[in-house]
Amino acid sequence: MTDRLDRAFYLRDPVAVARALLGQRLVRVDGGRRLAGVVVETEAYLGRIDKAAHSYRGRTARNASMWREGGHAYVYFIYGMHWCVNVVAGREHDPVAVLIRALEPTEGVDVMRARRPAARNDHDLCSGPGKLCQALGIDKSLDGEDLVRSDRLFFERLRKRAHPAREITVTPRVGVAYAEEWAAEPLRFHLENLHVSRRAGAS
DNA sequence: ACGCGGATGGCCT
DNA sequence: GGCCATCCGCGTA
Repeated sequence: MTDRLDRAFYLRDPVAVARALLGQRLVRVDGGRRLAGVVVETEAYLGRIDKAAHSYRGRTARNASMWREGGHAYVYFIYGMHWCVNVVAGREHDPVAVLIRALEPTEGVDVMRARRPAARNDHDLCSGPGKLCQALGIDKSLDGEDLVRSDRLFFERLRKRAHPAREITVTPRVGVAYAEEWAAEPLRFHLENLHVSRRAGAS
């Protein structure tokens, strides 16, 4: 019997949450079906001090979910065609979050394949933040969702404690070259797993 | 195995 | 008007 990650899990700093989410299961219930995968790659965004964070320049209609209490979803639209999903961390009014960058698919893989015709193999189904949202059917309708209470999107606990540090590879975040001194900060975390995003394989 | 550019649209200045 | 926390396919080797 699997239990869901509870509120206390999320009420921590985003680096701790980003590390602890590795190895946990993300579940999307869509059309009565469970679509799920194990988190293998995350990035932490540190809020008002972090030039790479969407919340750096303050609150807008788009990023308002980042100010909610830890355990809510922040879903945004980017490059005119892709959705990306974040897990809000920390306390209410502290706009810090964790971007989910890759999953190892475990349930509903047939549905994911149908939704991701461009994927040449199962390693490409959820190996990027836009890809996993396409595979799981995550879009604006899930922005602001409470992951502790929702029956559409939530995390199930597979591990009681975070992976030991030696099992987690740490690198700079992807796609934030504009963020000056924050671009090189080691805030991307991944397991050595075939399903991590492509730019991950470089190291 | 790279690298590059096009797709495509909402949001902020 | 310009910028994006991206993805994909095509080009060269």
